[in-house]
Amino acid sequence: MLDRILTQVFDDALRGVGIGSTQLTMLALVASLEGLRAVEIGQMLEMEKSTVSRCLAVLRKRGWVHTVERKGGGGKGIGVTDQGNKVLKRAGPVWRKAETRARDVLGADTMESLKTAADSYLHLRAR
Amino acid sequence: MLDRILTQVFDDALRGVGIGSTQLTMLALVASLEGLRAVEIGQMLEMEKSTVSRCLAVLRKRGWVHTVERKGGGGKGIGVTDQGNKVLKRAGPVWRKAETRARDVLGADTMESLKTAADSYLHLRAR
DNA sequence: TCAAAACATATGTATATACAACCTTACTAA
DNA sequence: TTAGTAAGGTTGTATATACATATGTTTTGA
Repeated sequence: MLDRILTQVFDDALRGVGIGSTQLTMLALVASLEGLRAVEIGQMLEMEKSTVSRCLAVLRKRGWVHTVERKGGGGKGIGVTDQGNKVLKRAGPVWRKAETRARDVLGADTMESLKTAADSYLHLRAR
Repeated sequence: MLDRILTQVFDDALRGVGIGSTQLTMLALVASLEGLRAVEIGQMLEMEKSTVSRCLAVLRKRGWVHTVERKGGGGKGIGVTDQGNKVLKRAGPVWRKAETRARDVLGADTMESLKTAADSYLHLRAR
């Protein structure tokens, strides 16, 4: 339920940019680590490989990512296109604004707890 | 991401029962408030009405819910069938066990924060 | 009484999600 | 060298989700 509400807030805010929260998450990840393989994206975002496959298909269709050669001759990976970078640039401010809106909708306490949960999990996984 | 992991744990545990976490949530709600209308389910679970419509269609197809007359002559609503009650009974222990498993997977701190978040939100909404 | 408005439910379309099964390609062991 | 396996990716099927739109149903106002 909390996921539905939170997703709603972010997707709502991003509507004008023309990208959804899942897609933006993946696009930002690929931008930060150019040349990732699908399987790696799945590991980092805890997504099933078939889910990654289909989400990437959408990003490809929109022209935001494409296949690139990995540095060091490690075969092929995913890279962000110029179009994709433009979208990322436009989405940044909108995303930050949505965080404020999320705080209004969910309540400050709820948001704090959610952030704590996310941090806890990421620290746990890092160990 | 946390939603994916958590859903995974519960759906995984429920696989033997043959019901998913979303369906179980709805079924339990209907069982606790016999005769609910779809729109009311949507309000309580913060689900879009069309989502409720399709989820109910699945529950009907499985024979777990059906249309009933609302007490007090308030038209029609949703009720749990005998089959549905059997599923609920079987799911109970499995669900509680999955909570333990979730604690193992996500870490105790993460789970605490998530529960706090859920409580905060529900209290906020109750006001 | 009946037409308009309001409310409730369903359907078309698109994405997100996972499981199972399948296809390639790369590695590996006999 | 080749059969076998492992790894990565895609596709079939089903559900969850939401938006827009359509279809029913109920309420209301004149």
